[in-house]
Amino acid sequence: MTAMEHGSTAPPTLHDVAREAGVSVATASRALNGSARNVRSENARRVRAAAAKLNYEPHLSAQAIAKGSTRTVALVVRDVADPYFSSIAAGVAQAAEAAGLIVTMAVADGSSERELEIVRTLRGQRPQVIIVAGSRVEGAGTRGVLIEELEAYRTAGGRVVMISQRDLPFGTVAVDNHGGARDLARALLEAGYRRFAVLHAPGSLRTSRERHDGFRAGLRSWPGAGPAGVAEPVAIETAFTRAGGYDAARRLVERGIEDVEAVFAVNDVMAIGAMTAFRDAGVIPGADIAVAGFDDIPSALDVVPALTSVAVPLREAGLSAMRLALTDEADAPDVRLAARVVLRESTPPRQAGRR
Amino acid sequence: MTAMEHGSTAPPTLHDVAREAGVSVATASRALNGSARNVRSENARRVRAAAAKLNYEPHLSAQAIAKGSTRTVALVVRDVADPYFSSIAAGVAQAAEAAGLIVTMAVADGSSERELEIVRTLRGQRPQVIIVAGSRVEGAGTRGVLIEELEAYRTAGGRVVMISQRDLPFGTVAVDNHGGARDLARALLEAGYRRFAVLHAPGSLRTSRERHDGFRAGLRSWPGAGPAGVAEPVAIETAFTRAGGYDAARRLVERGIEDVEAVFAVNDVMAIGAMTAFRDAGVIPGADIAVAGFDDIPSALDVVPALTSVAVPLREAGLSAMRLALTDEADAPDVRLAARVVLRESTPPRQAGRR
DNA sequence: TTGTATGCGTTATCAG
DNA sequence: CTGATAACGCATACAA
Repeated sequence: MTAMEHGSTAPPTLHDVAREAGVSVATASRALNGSARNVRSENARRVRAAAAKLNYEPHLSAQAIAKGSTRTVALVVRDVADPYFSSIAAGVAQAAEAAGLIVTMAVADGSSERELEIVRTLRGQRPQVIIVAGSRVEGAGTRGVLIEELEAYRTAGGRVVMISQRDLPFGTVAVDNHGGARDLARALLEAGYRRFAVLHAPGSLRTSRERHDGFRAGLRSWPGAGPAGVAEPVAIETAFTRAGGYDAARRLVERGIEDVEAVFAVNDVMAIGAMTAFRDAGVIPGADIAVAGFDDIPSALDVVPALTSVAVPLREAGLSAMRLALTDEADAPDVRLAARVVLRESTPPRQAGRR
Repeated sequence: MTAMEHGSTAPPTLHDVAREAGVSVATASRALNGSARNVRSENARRVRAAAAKLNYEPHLSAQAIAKGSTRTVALVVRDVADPYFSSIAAGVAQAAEAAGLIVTMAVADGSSERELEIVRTLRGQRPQVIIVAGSRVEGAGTRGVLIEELEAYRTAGGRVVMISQRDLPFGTVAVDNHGGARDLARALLEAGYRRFAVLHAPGSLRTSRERHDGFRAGLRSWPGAGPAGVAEPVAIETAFTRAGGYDAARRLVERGIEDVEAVFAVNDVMAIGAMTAFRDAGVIPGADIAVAGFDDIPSALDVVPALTSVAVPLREAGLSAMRLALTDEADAPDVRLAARVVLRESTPPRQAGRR
């Protein structure tokens, strides 16, 4: 409301507020952040009024340096543009704001060197928490250094939480890929399917491996499992991408699909690619062959037929990570989030006896 | 409870490094951040060695307070989980990292009160830049206060950039909705379409209005426009959502679609909803009727037939925003990003003469 | 080239 | 309850 009389470009400091209110900086500080209740209400009122009049905002860096601790949480993700990570980021942001924390975000871009560099400079921020989502810890070289770096941060009083990365010596929240795939297998069995193919990625990709294993475990757990009942699914290895799914489905068709009633692709984009490949080959998804994926990305609803999938609680993962970070170090068990099967038109119930 | 001593070591300070290297803090500071070249190479080497040995990282808050400026850019978005904003965030992050800046992110969640609150506390961070993406400035009440707040920040030396918000007194980068829709209209005309319907949102939504207007402008610019050639498109108002698109298409079918060859929905999710509605009504998209959208979301590729759309350079918007923020205040013209038409199977070329 | 001293904005300590 | 004043970790005039 009050226009600046002089083009003063420096933001007001606590000193200015104190002077305006006619008290000392100490009193002003106390009145503002209420570290101690012991300030006369009249003075408190005047300080608050002065702060409002000057449009004062405390200098967070100064507070950090004086208090010896910040109110920030650092989040490093592989790629924010990826819905997978942006959902996680949304969860983290939500929980952080609820806790009155500021979140700083860095994008590792799939490079472990970059990731290491980020964690290093992050330590300079002295955040209360570092959350790493989607770390690529393949290169053993950077892996060791990253762990060291993170551990140094932790011994300095910081909390670190990993998301979807269970084999690191830090608190972890992960999605139950195995259980989700197992449940999917059972749901398909209950829908009447008996003969399956699995489109999976190379075994070095843990996510794919877990889902593949879980699916097979689900099949084996079926009462009628064995030579006479549910057979081991046909396994086709391919890339973890839409193109990979397309190619694998094409190969499956070439091989012959007489003995396959349903196809499980270890993620949705692969499943969607596979559906297109089937259609291109004259095999109608949902009618001639059932298709299921994993992740339950938004597109799963947009394809025809709508894709059966396993919903992964990504936002929840972000929330849990923050929750984990804010609980006492000791009693903070790792979190495993359940994935939920979502049946849609791509896997219609199969009439018993139909062949 | 008393804090337990977990071998919790305080992070090393510049003091520690200096002592380890046997020099003064001043020399250590100079050697590390090279503010002045005047440090004996032998000492510089020893300081760097000491820093490495202690795993020292400068305290960013302390640097900020000493230098009087931070190296951070604050980004406030409506919703990170939304691909629209996460793409923008990715662009901002990329450009920020290239410039050696740290990005802090806050989610406004569609609430202008929350947005205002965020901007307020953001000022406490003393960031070099504040970027606001997807601001909802409808409530005139908070709108004025927000502008004041932002202007206070700017007179304090900060830079503010708005994304997709052209009517605020700050630097802005926006997508050329009008031009994109106009180009789309021309492309459809060139493909042989002459009779159109537009599925749009209420006029209070500027994005919808701009696209609608642009589309009509494109039709009018056609040589054969007029009663004998291209007629004004049928306009159907609905919600800016998938459900809105579905409903509008249903209404269109009820009304009769004999006089409509192509439908333009002002965004992709509406278009996708419309495609489903058409199919449900026995009208095959891409064959019986053409459909086009706007935004070119990833799902546009996943639907059948693939959806013709207008690609919006979201990541580029983020990059441009940072670029704009880092250029001199004076010569920083607003940026308008071109949107690119992408023709796909949902609008196949139409044989001349076919009716 | 190096060290000393001072300041940045805030909180915390410790006398009044 | 309040006000000096000493930290906090770092950068930088100024002096040596």
